[in-house]
Amino acid sequence: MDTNSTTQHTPSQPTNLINCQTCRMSNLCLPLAIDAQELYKLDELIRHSNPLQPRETIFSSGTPFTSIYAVRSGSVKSFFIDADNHEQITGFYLPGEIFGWDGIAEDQYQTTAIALETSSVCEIPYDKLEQLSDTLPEIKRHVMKLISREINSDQQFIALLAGFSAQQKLASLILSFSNRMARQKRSSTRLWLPMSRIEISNYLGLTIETVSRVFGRLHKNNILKVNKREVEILDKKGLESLITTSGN
Amino acid sequence: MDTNSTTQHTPSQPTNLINCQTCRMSNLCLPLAIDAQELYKLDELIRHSNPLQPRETIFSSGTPFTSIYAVRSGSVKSFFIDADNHEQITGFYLPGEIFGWDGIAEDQYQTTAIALETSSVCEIPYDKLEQLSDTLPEIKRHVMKLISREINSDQQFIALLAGFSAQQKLASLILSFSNRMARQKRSSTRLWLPMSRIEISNYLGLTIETVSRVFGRLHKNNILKVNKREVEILDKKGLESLITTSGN
DNA sequence: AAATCGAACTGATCTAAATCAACTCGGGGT
DNA sequence: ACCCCGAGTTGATTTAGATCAGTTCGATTT
Repeated sequence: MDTNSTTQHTPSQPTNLINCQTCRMSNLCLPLAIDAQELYKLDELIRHSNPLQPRETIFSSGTPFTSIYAVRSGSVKSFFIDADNHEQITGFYLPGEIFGWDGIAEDQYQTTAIALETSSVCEIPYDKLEQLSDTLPEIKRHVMKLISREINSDQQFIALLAGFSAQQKLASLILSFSNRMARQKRSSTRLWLPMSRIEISNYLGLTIETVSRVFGRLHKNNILKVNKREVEILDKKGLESLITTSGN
Repeated sequence: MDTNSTTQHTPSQPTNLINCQTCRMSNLCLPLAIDAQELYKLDELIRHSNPLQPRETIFSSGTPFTSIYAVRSGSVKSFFIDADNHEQITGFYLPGEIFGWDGIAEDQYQTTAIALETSSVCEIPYDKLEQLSDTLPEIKRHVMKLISREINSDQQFIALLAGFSAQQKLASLILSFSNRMARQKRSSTRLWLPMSRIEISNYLGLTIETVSRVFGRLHKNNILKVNKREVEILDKKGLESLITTSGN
């Protein structure tokens, strides 16, 4: 499109200023597995999109599967719409996290993914990724680990939904966000939740009123400082203890 | 071990009478993707175990990941034990179904898997499967689809746990079993549940009393005929309608 | 055949969370 | 500056499912 910095490996797409080499998230994301001199191969196949508007759709349930996606900035939710038109959120994704694996099985996405806020995502065409993984076994292994990790986190979440109280569910969500913020080298105590109370309650299998009341209680008990979507963790130990002990 | 049928491809392990070529489940399982003349390659790497006793462990949480497993006969449950020693079942597996993917991410199993009844499983060493998938792209693609399918069913289950009533959960479980029996070409209306009420209630995030009462109600309404672990579906349409409509 | 034991069922009561109903707060838009 | 509107909170009441407390049934032991 224009004169760009000198690359000896001419990219096959319009060059842009964004690439894996400089991405702050590359230590969490797919590039993790690859040494620097091969990273350009991955970089060439990834499409770094323009910023997405809040609520903008990344892919829709039922459409042909083409790519997996990594969150570059912002946040994403994925959800089903079931028979009686009820939405069920199945995951929230933060920078460095990868989503879209659900499309592989049936060659079409089973969920819809939308940006929760102004966000950018990297699109990784799956056929290209498959080809690349033929020549780079490290990539292949890393892809398998990422997908297995998705299974693990889904199963952890199943355990949460099946066995935990409202308070335990909410405490787990906050701690999960906190840990994931830490991985991004962002504050793990002062959080800004990208999703509404409706979305939190839907995800956790609760109502907005219950979510609001539990937040209220945690605030009153000086575990959290809660103001709408701003959450500050005041007592991390206390928060953690709520989850393990059948805690009052 | 003994003189066996003539194979031109001498297997590298003690031959046994069980193999993928003759397995009734091969149309559901890994062999699905492979044409007959290459099936022996897969067959060579699979270890067809001796029958497992009820409650026998297949792998334990925390032990090194070596293999994925396919159920050949019987049934298997997988579960976490969380911090406060509470068991949470994450899946039941029937013949033709594959489990153990959770081990890939951390190179050790995150769940424990045990046989629910006298069962046999096929052990598929993962490193061998990786090698084989290098030469047989069909295998590689099929493995990806199987693992993606596990994600899909976990996410469907998340939706079930988060949004559905006790009756809807139980109806879904019964229909899921029914459908999976049908895939095995077994009766989809007369079911024998391999798990106890405790295990059902744990899986669905309910209590045994609730499970028992809902079974009782479905029996009274002539939807099911329930006698302990024997369940007969009398009104499949009715059962299905309980799930979609916010049904009475 | 009596005693034991575990799985499942059923009844009575309780409670965590849902539901129903206001109310507050903080932007936009005109 | 006023009105709206959507997000979030808070209170009162209801309810689905949990908890507590037996009872039944069938298989196993003695």
